[in-house]
Amino acid sequence: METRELAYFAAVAEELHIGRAAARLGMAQPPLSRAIQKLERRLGVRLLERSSRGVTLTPAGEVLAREAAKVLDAVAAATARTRRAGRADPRLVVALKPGGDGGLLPDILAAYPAHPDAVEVELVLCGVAERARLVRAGTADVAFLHSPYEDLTGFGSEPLVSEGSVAVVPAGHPLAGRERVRLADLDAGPVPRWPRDHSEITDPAALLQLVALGRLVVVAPESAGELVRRDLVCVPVADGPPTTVVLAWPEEARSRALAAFVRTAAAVAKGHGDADR
Amino acid sequence: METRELAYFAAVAEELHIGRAAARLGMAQPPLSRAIQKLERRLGVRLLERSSRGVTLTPAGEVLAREAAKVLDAVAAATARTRRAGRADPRLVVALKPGGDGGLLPDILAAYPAHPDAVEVELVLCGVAERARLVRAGTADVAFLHSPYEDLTGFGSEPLVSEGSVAVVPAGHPLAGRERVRLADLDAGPVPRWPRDHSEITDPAALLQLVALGRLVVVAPESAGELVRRDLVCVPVADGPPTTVVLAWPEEARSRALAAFVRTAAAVAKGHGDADR
DNA sequence: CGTCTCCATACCGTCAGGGTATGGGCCGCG
DNA sequence: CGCGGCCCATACCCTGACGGTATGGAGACG
Repeated sequence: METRELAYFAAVAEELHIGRAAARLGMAQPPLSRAIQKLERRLGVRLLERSSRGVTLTPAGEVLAREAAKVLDAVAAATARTRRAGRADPRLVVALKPGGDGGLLPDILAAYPAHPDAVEVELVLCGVAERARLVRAGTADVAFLHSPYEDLTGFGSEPLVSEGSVAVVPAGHPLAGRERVRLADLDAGPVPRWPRDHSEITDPAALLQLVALGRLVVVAPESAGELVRRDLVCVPVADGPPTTVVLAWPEEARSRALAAFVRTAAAVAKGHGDADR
Repeated sequence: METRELAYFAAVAEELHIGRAAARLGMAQPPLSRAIQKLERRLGVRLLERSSRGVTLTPAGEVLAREAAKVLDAVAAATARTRRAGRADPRLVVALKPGGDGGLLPDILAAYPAHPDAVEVELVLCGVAERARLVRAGTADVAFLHSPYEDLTGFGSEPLVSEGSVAVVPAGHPLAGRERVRLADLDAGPVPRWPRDHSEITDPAALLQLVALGRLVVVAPESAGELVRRDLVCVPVADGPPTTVVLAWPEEARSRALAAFVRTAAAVAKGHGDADR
């Protein structure tokens, strides 16, 4: 099975329409039809149920769609990792979202170069959903993720720091002066609470704008509270979900530079934890 | 990058000799040379260091060799899983080595069909190293593995039962009559102890033959002791490593039939544990 | 019942990939 | 020091796989 065929099938499985899939692949419809038929013949399995309204996946087709996605991911990762390994200067690419490092990154970056296996560190700031994807795709070596909000399957990981939650409210909000609040206090008001409600919004600026307008209350990890606008106030949430900042890398990674980074980060986190006590 | 090219590169990376790799691939040397060059051009990276004695891998080549193996595994798994999903009768393929089920399998097989998501179960009896490979390759859906002896990375897993170790010795052995022994007792004798020594031997019959000849002492999980020949004796090892029989499946598996099997197995294991108390 | 939509088939051209022949560098040996 | 052998690269040719265009046929819908 060639990757080209798998990419074809993946497109068809997404579009459920051979013509549209062909257009997306930049090719004509007949060769795509034939390519899928050929796949079916070679596998000895029907993958598509054809009708005059489009196509649907058979159970085997569903399986192949999932497997094909994995293969294509692996191929993309192979390309990216090989390219990066071929660059003259070895680098460690670290993906994080702004404020997503639990405040540890400055100390980590300061301590890391002292390690004998250390290499240049490149930081990639990206959105929430991007980070895990970059690591899976081989574009980044390691990412700061938030457990349990993000899926760690397929990653090796090292928990760094745990922290509580704060509620972000406008400065004039009735709860703004409180020492701490409970989730029930937030829900007593008329305003929806993110991420329970409207979790489809992921842009921080947009979220905070809604908070400033009094249309939303946001519950977020403490460290994210450092980044909010001056017209907003953070109040600790007593029963808020605890969040752990974890370092995550591809499970099979064997790079010494990466291992050194993880160990440095763990040591720095331990130091911070001790200092907090 | 096509899978064909990755297979080519994988062969070259293993042989470190383009001519031999070509022979193994059933093709002539020049097209293989060109295929690798093309890969290098497309990736913009040198993969091989050529000399008149053969080739060696550059660092980028090492990376690609690992990544290519992963891709090829994923492709093989995709083929196997799709083919199996296309078969008329859905089946759950369970891989285990003889005696590797901790004695739970009969009860699991008895209880499983009652579950609404249950399907036919096919058992594949195989060697020690085979089991994990079969699951990774998509030939089996789930395997009984022994933790911590086997690598569970990339697998979802459910621990079933833990058990102690026994030493397997000939009937006439000085320790054969003891109630229990310690590892130090075994090492006091002149005979090497498996798996610490000679762990390259994996065939059970061969191992037991060596035990019978007084050339080896084997430390194994209790349940494996059921299977030894009548001329051998099992003595509990007080400080032997505890072994856990775990059920392992591909992390991303989503089949209902598999989930039902795992849940049934966990329930049966819990029942056994209670009964033991 | 006509028409539209969508997939399959027929037929054709092109180029990628594989084969054979041969060249060129490096090493080892006489 | 020169010769031969080993191994990879280049040159050249050919086949067939893959993609394109044209068209057929089956089901859905008005």
